[in-house]
Amino acid sequence: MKPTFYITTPIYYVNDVPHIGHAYTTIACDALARYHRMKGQQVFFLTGTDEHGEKVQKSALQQGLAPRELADRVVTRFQGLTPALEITNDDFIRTTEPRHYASVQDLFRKSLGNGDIYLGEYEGWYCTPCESYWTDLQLVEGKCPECRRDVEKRKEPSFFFRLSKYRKPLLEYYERNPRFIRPESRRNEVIAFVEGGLNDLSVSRTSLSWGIPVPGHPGHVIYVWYDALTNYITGLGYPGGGETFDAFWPADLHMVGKDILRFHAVFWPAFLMSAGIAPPLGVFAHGWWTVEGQKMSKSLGNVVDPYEMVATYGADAFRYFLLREVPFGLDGDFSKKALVHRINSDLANDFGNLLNRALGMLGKYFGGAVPAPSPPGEEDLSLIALAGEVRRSVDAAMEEVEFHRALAAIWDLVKAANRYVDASAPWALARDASKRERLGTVLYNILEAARICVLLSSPFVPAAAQAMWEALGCQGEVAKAILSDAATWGGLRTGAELPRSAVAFPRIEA
RNA sequence: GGCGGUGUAGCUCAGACGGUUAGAGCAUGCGGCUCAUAUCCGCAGUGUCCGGGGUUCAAGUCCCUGCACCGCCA
Repeated sequence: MKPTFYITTPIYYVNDVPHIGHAYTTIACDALARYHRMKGQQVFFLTGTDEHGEKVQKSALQQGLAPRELADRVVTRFQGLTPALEITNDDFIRTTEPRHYASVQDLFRKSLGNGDIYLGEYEGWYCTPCESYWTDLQLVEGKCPECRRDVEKRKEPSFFFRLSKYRKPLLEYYERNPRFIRPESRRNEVIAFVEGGLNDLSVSRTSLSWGIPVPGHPGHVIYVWYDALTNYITGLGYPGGGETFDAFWPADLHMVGKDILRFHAVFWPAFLMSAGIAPPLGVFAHGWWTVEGQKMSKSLGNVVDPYEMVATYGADAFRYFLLREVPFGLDGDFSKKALVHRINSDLANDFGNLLNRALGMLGKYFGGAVPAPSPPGEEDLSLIALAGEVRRSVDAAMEEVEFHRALAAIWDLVKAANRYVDASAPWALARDASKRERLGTVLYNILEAARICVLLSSPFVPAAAQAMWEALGCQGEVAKAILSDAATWGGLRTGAELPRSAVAFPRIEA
């Protein structure tokens, strides 16, 4: 196992308002980061904001602020996701920070120095009121897609990145690293795109001022993707990063939405190759959410606000739903009905109730003190064996970034434990004094199965898992537990005094 | 228009190398338990496996073709 794990979210455009899409990407990364920590790896998890560009500049102007002042105000709505969603990022990068300027300029200089960045001329359809260039394809009936006014052909000097040169190196990289782009279907799309030939890429503008200056060329500002993508190395301290950079680069996984896969799977590795830096090891493109069957849009007014979801349902439930409802990588539909159903059925009835019914019996029959188990019988052994299998399934699923499968595997154990309760019927054993020892063993096994479920589920439902962990009399933070040790059967402490009830996931009454 | 993918129970989907009565979850119906957040457990289903050809002793599973939907590119 690799000793380190570096995972990133994209940097979010600070001018946007956080919605379910941002929350989804960040939560997915968080679950992976937490899981890898529990595998004992040293994890670096980076998220942040993209704060340059026209839209920020324009909004700032409208509000009579400097762009940086505006960014300082609105960045908090993204930074606030960390506590709200129980996110455990190790750093938060803002592209307006000095460290990022140094990083981007250094990277740029390297490619400028070796001729991969050269001065040329950018030509496009320009909308003066919007101060934006558009391509032929973007125009709507020959007009600006934003304001519908006339556009004019316009040229400006621009630095270009020699992307065309990297067609072959990229294809070879994809070939040698079949797991670089996931899921598989996306990988095929990217390969087809690159095979079709690559055009050099405009990476600077003179018509823009809110951005990082091109070193040595006043008037030129580095354009969007070159600036934005570089955050992934800035976060590790590039260019002076030393130990941190060496330990964590290349990144294990850049998590992205499917709309920005190409920038990460084509542009980014090419920029890095040019500068003599190793490309990342993985890019995963996840799907999009519709809301109540409809496309999410401001005009429809159906944008899902993560803060509101957390306030209404709690971070655990929201996180669980997003990662359980849909095979990761595919699109899904977010609906209140489906969310409430998942909460009540999976979390409250299956999982929460497993612990609660076990605690109830423990309180009633043993005064709340965990009994010592006797050697397991056959029916016990199959539950114990399943716990081991589930742990392996969860690991395989997480390595493949298949959250839904990991959760389904955990629930196999939850359900098996519930069946074990019914099959062994502790309430019947309790009526027969001669079966007291057996009763103790059964209760121990139920609680121990629950403990392993709690442990494995903690990357997904961290707050509830911690509460359940404590209810089981386990010490410390479940998030700090190491699976190789803690997931071994028998970790439940004999003699521990447990509460008579613990409702980790309240039902939601419709 | 080019390339790729998908089409299996009401819904969401599993179904390496073709081989016995096609599966899971949810939803539906019936039954059981009573420790528990009226929770849990069991049983029962239902399917022209998109249409049409073909290969084969044998095809959701391979080949051809048609249709529908989706993705990427142009």
